Amino acid sequence: MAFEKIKRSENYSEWYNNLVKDADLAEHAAVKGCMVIKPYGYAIWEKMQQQLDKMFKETGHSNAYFPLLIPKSFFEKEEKNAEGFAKECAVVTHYRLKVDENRKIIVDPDAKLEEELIIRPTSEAIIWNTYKGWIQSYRDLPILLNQWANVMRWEMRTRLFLRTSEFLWQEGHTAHATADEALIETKQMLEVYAEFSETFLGVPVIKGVKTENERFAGAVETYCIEGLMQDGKALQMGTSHFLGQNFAKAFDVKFQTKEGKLEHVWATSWGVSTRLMGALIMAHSDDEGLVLPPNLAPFQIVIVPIYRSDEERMKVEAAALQIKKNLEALNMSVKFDNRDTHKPGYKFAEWELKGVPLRIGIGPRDIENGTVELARRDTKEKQVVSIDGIEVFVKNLLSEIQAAIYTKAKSFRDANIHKVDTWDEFQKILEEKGGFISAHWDGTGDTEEKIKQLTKATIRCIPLNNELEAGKCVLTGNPSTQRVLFAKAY
RNA sequence: CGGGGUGUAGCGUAGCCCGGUAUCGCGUCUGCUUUGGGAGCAGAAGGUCGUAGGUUCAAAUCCUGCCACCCCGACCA
Repeated sequence: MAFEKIKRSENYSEWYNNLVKDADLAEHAAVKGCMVIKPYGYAIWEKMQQQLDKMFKETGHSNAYFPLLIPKSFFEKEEKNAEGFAKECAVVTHYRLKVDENRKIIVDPDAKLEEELIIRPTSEAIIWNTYKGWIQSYRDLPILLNQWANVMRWEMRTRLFLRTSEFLWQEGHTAHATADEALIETKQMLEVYAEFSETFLGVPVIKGVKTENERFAGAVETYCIEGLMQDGKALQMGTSHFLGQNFAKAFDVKFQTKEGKLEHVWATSWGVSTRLMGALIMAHSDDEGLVLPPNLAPFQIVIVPIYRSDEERMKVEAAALQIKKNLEALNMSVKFDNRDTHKPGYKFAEWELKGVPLRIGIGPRDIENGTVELARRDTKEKQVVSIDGIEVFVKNLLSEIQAAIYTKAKSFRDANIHKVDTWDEFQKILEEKGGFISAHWDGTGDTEEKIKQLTKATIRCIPLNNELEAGKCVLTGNPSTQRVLFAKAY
């Protein structure tokens, strides 16, 4: 049979790749490292977008759009930023093609651009060049913008959703009069991301700051949320950067204060991407397929009718449609799968693969008893419930599922944070169990780098509100004031 | 970019060593029977073997170049 599947425990990567394909989320495109997001996958992404967008607006932001192409000279202005991205930029050098003697399409050598254009790997450069023209006085501040866009980073090795050459994201770029205000914005957006991840994706995250080595190129401080996937690897799910005055200085963006002084503007930027799709998939799914939290599922409920004769079919459909209507009246999204080309068993399996949180099966037996069969995707539990009052019952059950998915992921995450005090133990836990390792670190980039060389583990973050605790660096034995989180990461 | 591997129908594959225009499964299409956990039977369509060239009477098979993909490394907010 075609549905022999790779088990999660056998080969996590292959399981993930097959799942993305089988659940109809995305596939590799004909373009190097790029992906096609298919309708079902995109529907989930749209749900994420809607919710995030709402949260951005609630915190005072507006959407805008800036160009895809960035003149090379803009890009060079913030040195660290340019350096950090230089190795993975696609460059536009010509603006025309032509047909040559052999009737082949070639790049017209006469159409060479005087200045090359960079396809944005991130938009700080073009946006700060624009902000320069918008900001003169303290009255022009703050600027609180977000853009939904695609960016391109020419990655050597790609994986669907987790790292593709082109990806979709949102990037917020704000400008402020004071450092304090910018820092508050940075932290606020980190909170927005954390809340989104936990409440909607059902993925618990650890909030923290990056070490200097892992910091965004051009940032003064990078805040992040880190999630843990089911194979014990960490995933950076979102970042919020305090950019200080780096970009304002690079692009010469100054404003006049109330007191009449000229000062550089303070900046933040923050983003999450289609990588969140990867997080969603890896955090909850099982051997049967995707497990979607109700808050993000394109369909929260699927109704599968069961019948033999046409007569039965008509009765069942009428009852099913009535249930659908009642559920929709309470703002639940329902798919009625009345395809006559597949049998119920096939549909059960298919919707499980696609992660629909709740399935309602209804057949002649139910019509007679005034019941339906309810099947939960997350626990696989089935129960027979009365049609009478089913809307409220299902509505509550969906909330319960949302909570259960989060709780399960959180238990897993918490069980996989290991406190470690010796180097032997560090290597052993990393090798055998994975997960986060909470250990002392002497605070130097050298040690961090050495640990990375030796084990492939990196410092994911220094957790916010970290308890201070005197200790010794797990590698060097040098004094340390707090534990940091290490993990192998995607 | 270095090391290894792969490329045959929509998907997964056999054949390659030892040249003779291609195997099987899934899927697709038609018909009948089925429908409460991925249906059964019968029949049919679909490829010219990544690409360019070479050797040969004859190339999926041998040789060379190129391309793509996968794994390992490097790289990766």
